[in-house]
Amino acid sequence: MKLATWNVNSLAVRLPQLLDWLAANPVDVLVLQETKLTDDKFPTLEIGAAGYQVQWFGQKTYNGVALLSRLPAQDVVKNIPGFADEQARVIAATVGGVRCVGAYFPNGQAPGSDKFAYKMGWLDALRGWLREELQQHPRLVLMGDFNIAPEDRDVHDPVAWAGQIHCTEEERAHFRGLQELGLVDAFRLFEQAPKCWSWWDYRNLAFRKNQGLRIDHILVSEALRGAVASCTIDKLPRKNERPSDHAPVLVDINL
DNA sequence: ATGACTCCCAGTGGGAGA
Repeated sequence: MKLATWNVNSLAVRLPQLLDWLAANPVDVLVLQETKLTDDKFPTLEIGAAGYQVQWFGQKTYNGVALLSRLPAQDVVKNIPGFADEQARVIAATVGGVRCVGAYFPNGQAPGSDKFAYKMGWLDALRGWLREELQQHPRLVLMGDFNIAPEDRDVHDPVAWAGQIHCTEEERAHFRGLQELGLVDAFRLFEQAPKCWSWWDYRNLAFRKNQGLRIDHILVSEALRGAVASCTIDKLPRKNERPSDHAPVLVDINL
């Protein structure tokens, strides 16, 4: 079973690239973030024609998530149950016996800001919900744009980024909290080249200079850990004209 | 360097992203 996550930064703009990518990478499940579409504008026909069923949960202008799957998606959940949230950030479903959770974690803007406090509260709620979800669904994959660089090796310039948003100790403690639930960073199950990022700033020729962060992740539950065959970041779409600032992350699980 | 780019909604500018 192949699964992937991609922050597309506007599905309206990126739909042609998404369809091209799916044709080249016919994954079983793909979760999207930052669709930036109200639900009435979601391109169900085009995605259906590509051979995917789709669940979607959006809002105007910001955020918005979707889950594409070859097989039917069951027991769909939108956002974190019990956590009142105006922002469309989570979509979860069971596909082929695997609980798939796609999430667009809050950015947080800056430590100490209201948005940072929202990020911390959201992370608390996510962890509480996933603890229960893992008891119900031992085979679970959490994937998305975490907006957290877990370690200094996930940052192109750890000195410049020290204490900055995505790299604070509070955010990294939350990432470890997810790991303490038994979720494993699939990318780090394998030897990886140094300086692998999933996001590069649009400014400053950051992609050309490979100045980025690894903030998009796929975490698998303990029950799946031994079955993970590979986990990679696909930089190719970042070379497109009008690319998303994020690259897709893929995992292959032997099921 | 409080920037740089891209997206959105707006409407010839500004917020948000990361």
